[in-house]
Amino acid sequence: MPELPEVETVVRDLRPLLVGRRFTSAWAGRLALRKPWKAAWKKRLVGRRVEAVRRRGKWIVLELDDGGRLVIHLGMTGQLTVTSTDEPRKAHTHLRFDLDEPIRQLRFRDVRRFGSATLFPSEEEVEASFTASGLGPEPFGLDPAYWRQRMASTSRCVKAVLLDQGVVAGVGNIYADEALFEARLHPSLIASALGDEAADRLRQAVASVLNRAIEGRGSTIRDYVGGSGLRGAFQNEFRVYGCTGRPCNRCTAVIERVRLAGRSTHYCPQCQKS
DNA sequence: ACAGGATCCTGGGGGC
DNA sequence: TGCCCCCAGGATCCTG
Repeated sequence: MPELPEVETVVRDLRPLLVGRRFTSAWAGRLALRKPWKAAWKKRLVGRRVEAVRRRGKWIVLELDDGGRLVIHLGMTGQLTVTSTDEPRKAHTHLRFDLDEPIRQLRFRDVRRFGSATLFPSEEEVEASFTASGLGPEPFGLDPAYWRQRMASTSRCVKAVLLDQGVVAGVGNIYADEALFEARLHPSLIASALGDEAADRLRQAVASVLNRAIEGRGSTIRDYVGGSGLRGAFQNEFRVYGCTGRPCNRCTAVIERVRLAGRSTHYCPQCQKS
């Protein structure tokens, strides 16, 4: 689902709706998400006030006034929204938190249940968890030397490297393909074979594509909605993702699709030389 | 150590 | 209409 631009959009939408609000009740459904919801978390959440909402990679972090952190991942089909309390409950809603004035509800809905919501007792524990999982740096303002070094030191194809959250946090299948198109690099190129110039181009393309996608409020293929339920618009700007069989709008060659790193990969055979 | 594949889920769409 | 197969914005565990 949601990659960095979608998660960033959710965070920006939720911030004004959540910061300063207090949880007055918490409800969790029975079906397990990727990480099970612990019953004890309800008690610790009720009465807490949200002090900040932020993003790290594809993770959403709600900072609570007791130092606790509610950390949410949207998986493939997750939706985190603030709605009015009397809004009809949609199927596959797994978490609901009532908010104080104005009276509203924070809801987490996830059809495929690849998402997760975890309550950490402190900021330190969140950081330790991110570190333990090897979460890499944010894609904006990346150190060029770091990036070149990561490219030079792996035998994987560039597509696989872009999807590795340990190399750079937040890129997923859509924006990996779009960034490779922008950098005019074939997705199956071996990363260590990139020269410095190509590596720099890719680093800049990643940031550029992600920033433009944020401006478009992310991409809605099917399930994704922002924090207030609105769809994204960047799917209309795709140059290669989901464009298989259509002419490249740069050179008119037909966009192709292959499977790489276990994921569908779209590219222009003319613009992106192997 | 590292790279690639399988796995967790549900639902939509295409072909027959 | 129904069935079967493939596909999907991701992360993690297992294998070779």
